[in-house]
Amino acid sequence: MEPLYTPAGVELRWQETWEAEGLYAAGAGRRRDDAYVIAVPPPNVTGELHMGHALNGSIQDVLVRWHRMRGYDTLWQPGYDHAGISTQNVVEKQLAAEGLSRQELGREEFVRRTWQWLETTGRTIMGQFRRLGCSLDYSRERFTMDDEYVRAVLTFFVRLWQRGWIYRANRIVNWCPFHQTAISDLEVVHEEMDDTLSYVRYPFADGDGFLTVATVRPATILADVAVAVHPDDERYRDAVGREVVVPYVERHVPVIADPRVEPEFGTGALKITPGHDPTDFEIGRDHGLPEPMVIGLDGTMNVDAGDLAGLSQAEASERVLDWLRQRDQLERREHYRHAVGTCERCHTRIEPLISLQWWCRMDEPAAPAIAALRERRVRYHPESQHRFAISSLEEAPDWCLSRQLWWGHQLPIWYTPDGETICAVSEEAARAQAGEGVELERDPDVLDTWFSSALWPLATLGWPEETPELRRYYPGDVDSTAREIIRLWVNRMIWAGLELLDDVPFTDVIIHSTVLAPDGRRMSKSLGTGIDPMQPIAEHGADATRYGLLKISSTQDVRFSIGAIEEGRKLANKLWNVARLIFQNATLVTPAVSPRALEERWILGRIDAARAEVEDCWGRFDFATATSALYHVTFDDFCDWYAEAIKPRLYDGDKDAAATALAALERLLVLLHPVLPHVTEEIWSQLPNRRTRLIVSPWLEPDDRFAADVTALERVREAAQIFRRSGVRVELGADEQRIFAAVVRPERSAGNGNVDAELERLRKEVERAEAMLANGRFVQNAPAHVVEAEREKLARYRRELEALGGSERS
RNA sequence: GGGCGGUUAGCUCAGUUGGGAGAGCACCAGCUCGACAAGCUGGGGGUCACUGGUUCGAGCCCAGUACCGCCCACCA
Repeated sequence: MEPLYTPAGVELRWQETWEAEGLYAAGAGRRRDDAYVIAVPPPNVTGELHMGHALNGSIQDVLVRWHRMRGYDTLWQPGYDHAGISTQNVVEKQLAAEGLSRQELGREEFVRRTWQWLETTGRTIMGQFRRLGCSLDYSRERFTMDDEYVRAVLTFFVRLWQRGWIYRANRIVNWCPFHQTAISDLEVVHEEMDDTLSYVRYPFADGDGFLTVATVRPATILADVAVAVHPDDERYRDAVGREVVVPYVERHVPVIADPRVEPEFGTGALKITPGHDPTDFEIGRDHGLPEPMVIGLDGTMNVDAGDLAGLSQAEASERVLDWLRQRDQLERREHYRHAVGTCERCHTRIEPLISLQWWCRMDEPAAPAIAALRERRVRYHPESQHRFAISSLEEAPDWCLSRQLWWGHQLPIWYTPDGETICAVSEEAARAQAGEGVELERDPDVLDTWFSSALWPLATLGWPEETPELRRYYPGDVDSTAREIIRLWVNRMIWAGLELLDDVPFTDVIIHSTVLAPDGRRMSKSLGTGIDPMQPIAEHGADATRYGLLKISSTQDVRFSIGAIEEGRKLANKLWNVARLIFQNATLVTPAVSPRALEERWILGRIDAARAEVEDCWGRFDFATATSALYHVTFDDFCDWYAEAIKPRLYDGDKDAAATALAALERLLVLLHPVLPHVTEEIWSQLPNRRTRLIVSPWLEPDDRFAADVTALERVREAAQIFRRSGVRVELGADEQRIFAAVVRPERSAGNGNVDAELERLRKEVERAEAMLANGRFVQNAPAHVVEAEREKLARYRRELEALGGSERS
């Protein structure tokens, strides 16, 4: 064994071995019948591992490994999301590089190309999860475009159709002119942009005066159908009910009153353009106004824009502004910075426009999910996210399901020549419904990517078939994911599970920390602040990276810190070396828990205490505290105290000490394995009586036999502290003296020799404690255990003072 | 604009019913002995963002202020 632990080779070897031996698979190491199930949030098939994935993988792997060792039948199922827009975007870009468009290729060929691309280039993340040591059951990888999965998606759609929740409607949607599709509100990202606000005069139709309206998009004036003011706005009291003339098109439109107008903004008068603005659309519907559109699906002016047809919006805006200037109807223009909606994939400015789309109602479907959350049948962690999840469901707007894309699940909707709409799981089924010889045309749209994601926990287990997997592993236990997809994904899985199987898909949702760049900004490719997790894995090892990420995962937003990962590497190295010490001195000895000496009983008690603490933390999904506890039990207790204490006996060839040391090391390895799987398995493999791999070895059972000895050793630690600071030796029992001699080595170091400083410190402590206990209000009001603790402290300080030969007052 | 979180040592962060301010890294000093110099031991270093309040006692509870961040959002 080398003195310096080098993770790379060791980690790869174990990753391959574990998977090849089938130890990642569901059922491995199982000793009880309970199942423990986590479905990995399916990453985009086009994506690569980022820091959030790495943290989330570490969290889930700790839980899975812990449960596997506790004997559960664990299923941690991996897979990919087809990522509709995202994937189509990638392939389209590739086509563009070849001078092709998807339209030239045709739908069938485009989809074939996409599959082909996925075969060669996609699906890289699972390899990266393997490198992180994630014990996913890779043999069960699923893809949202697998045949079985597609069937599940269509079945789900038909089910919602039968419930009467799906409808088709002309509504305003977020239209991406680049992708030529509707996208949901949640796929729109707002970006700050510089813009110009134009103040435009709308003359009253009766020729008497005008209203001034502020707009950032003069081209949309052509589609104005009204001007609205706030009902309580005194300035416009007389204007309501009159008509104004829309510039350029010179159409007469009414002035209406609506509370959604913000009197403080601009002039307090809002032009109403239902075809191109979401707020205006709502106002228009409520007032029964027409909904003309002058911007087409490609973002340019359409045929209804008259002589401006075919122009870009910018050109059209200039023409409108010229028209206004000539007639002195352009009051002024001012710089204006505001947030503009853009497509999250291509960052093209979103065009709000009206189009015919398929929708799913959310009010009724969401109700059981809201109830489940209220009743805590599903719990979000932390609690603040639980409240957020409930309010998100309560406020959920109807879901726009259709996308005008080619990559995805095509809607199971067919139209007959006489206008009938048929919803069925397959063309055969649709044909059966339509009757003999009726021509059917399938709706070309595909479903929103998140529609299939909502089914992840069930469809990966074979739903809608009654598979053995579904029976055994549904409902699952935990979902761990990022904050921003609570609404997109987690809430929808809950309602889909309740709708289809009448049960929640999991009981706990972990919303993990967001890992920010070291400077506190978000990690993003565009900002150049991203850090590839494969980098610290290569440099410090997967164990160290897991440890570091878990250690910093305490708050909502954490800054990435390489220092935490380096600490993990230090820990792995320390463990490696202490194992080397024990192995070198324990040849031909088998592990046995037969502690005779105090330090042996102590370390066994300490490891058990750490086990209890760590289990408590993991049970509460507090990974940062658990990590810290593991560090201290390994470094401080096992290495710096226990190993030092037994060294002399090991060197003397004491077989009992060696046997117990091996046993204690074994127990420590078990405890550390979920966080540091590789280095622990590597050391484990060198233990003399190893029967199984550590990954499937039994977890530690509670063992309170040595609990009392944990406190007994504290006396030696106290004595060591006093000696090191002052050079004075405190009276100790025989066993304690032996440990003291081994750990402190008084013959080599005389301590700092600063008796006076130590006396001073202790006198201050005594004074403080005496003052507290002399305070009648403290003694009366403080809880009894606090007062008692104070008395004990006073007694201890007096004892230590006496041991140093000092009195309370100098 | 709304929601959530943060502000504690030079840096990154703990601090669990309110009861003597902590860890890791960095720094200084000593050890440098047959696991490990990626080691051991000790040490210096903090108005716990600010202002008020409750309390015998506040980093912790309450009210407010100021910064920072994340998420969400249809003020043209």
